[in-house]
Amino acid sequence: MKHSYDYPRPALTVDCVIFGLDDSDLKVILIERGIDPFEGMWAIPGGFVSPGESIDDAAARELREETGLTNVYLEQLYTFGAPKRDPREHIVSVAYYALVNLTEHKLHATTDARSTAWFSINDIPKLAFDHNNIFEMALARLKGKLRYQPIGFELLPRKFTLTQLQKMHETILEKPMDKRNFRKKILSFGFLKDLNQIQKGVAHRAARLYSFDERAYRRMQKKGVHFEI
Amino acid sequence: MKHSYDYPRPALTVDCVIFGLDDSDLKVILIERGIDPFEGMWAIPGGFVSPGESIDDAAARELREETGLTNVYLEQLYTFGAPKRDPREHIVSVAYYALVNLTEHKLHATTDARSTAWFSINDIPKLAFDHNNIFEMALARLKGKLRYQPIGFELLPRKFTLTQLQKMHETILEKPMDKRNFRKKILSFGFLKDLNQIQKGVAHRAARLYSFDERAYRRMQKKGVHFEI
DNA sequence: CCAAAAGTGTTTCACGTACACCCATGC
DNA sequence: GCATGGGTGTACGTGAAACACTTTTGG
Repeated sequence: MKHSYDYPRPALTVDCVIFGLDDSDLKVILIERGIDPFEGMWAIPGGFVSPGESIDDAAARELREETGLTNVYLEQLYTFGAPKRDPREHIVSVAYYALVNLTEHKLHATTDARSTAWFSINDIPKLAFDHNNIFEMALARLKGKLRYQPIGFELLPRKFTLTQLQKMHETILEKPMDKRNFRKKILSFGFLKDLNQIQKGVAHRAARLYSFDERAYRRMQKKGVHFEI
Repeated sequence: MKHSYDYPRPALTVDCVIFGLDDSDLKVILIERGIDPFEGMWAIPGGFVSPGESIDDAAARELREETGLTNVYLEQLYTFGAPKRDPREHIVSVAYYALVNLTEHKLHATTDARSTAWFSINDIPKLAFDHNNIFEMALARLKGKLRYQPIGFELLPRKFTLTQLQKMHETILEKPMDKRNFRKKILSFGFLKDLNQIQKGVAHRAARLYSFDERAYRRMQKKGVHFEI
């Protein structure tokens, strides 16, 4: 069945850069393309937007299909609309990025024939389409936003230690931080809840566990307090 | 003539929030709609994207049609894709915002039948579609970015005084600043070029004129210096 | 000479940064 | 008892913020 319109339209897709933190290594999901164009190359997961489906929903659907996850952090990144970005025809793509926590969720093995894999962000191959651009922009956004928005917690387990939190910042921002200063600062914001629990099964002194207190964060926000690490 | 595709597609438009600074008053261009839906209401200028036209070009075209201007600051803002945002059908809109300098450019009187007007941002009526959302997001982006990116100069004449620069910041950020501290800080960055010229025809002591030195700014950027007002 | 805006330094306080040692636990 | 990471305080310097008067010019 054909679908007809009075004027021609570009096609519309969403692409979703899915970040995960795996024991202090930042990774993204890539998919090996099984069909032309760019058959055999790796690409960021994505798909077409259906009329009647919001683009946010389309991105969430894409994420669910790749990971089985719902309710994860998902944010629109940028829209890529150069006419030649897809060799077949003009396809405009709205890119999103997602932050998932690899340690708590067992991810689906992908069910269809395509092969899917996590790649360390330091080891990204040449990708199909303009997907290297999309990836670079997603990473830049993550780095930029991490410093003044509490999005990093999305990459960690719900209960985490201050050392895990610091390692995450160091990994993503690619610079070492001073342990005492980091703790002083992050605790001073008041949005970390001390759970009065400690790690179990570690071969050294067990660390205290914290969680992100969204309530407290919102209260801080409303007072107009500017948080920055 | 009809255009047919194997799968249905949402339509794609660009909308362009055009900001101008008029003697310390921040304004945007709105257009009165002549046709349904929302006939008679004000809206942000926009139009459909043709296949083969990049979305950036479509936004630039829209801007040119409304103002006659090219080569002005234009940045992609966000893509709005809720299926019900247009009552007719699913229309996805990529929003942009532009910064133009009202004092140097005489703007076209609009040539077609639609009426076009500058509205002060403190006096925006209820707009068609979800355009109030788009406007609010554009304003928030402008406010946020002004503090750490040299975009404010786009709103001023090429040669400006430090007082004009300060007033612009005060207007957009909606808070008063200390004259001495402002000057000390902005000059310390080193990206303002003292033109060794002074104002003419003012009924008081004439101020020195400066221009934004993009070269110097890029040099500063490359050294990794973080600028913030 | 008066009105109006330009231009200019110093003090104070908060916060960022640098830095080293003892503690608890499992093996 | 030893290896491993957890946890803590202080001194110093930089930069933000507060603050008022003199200068220049046109009318």
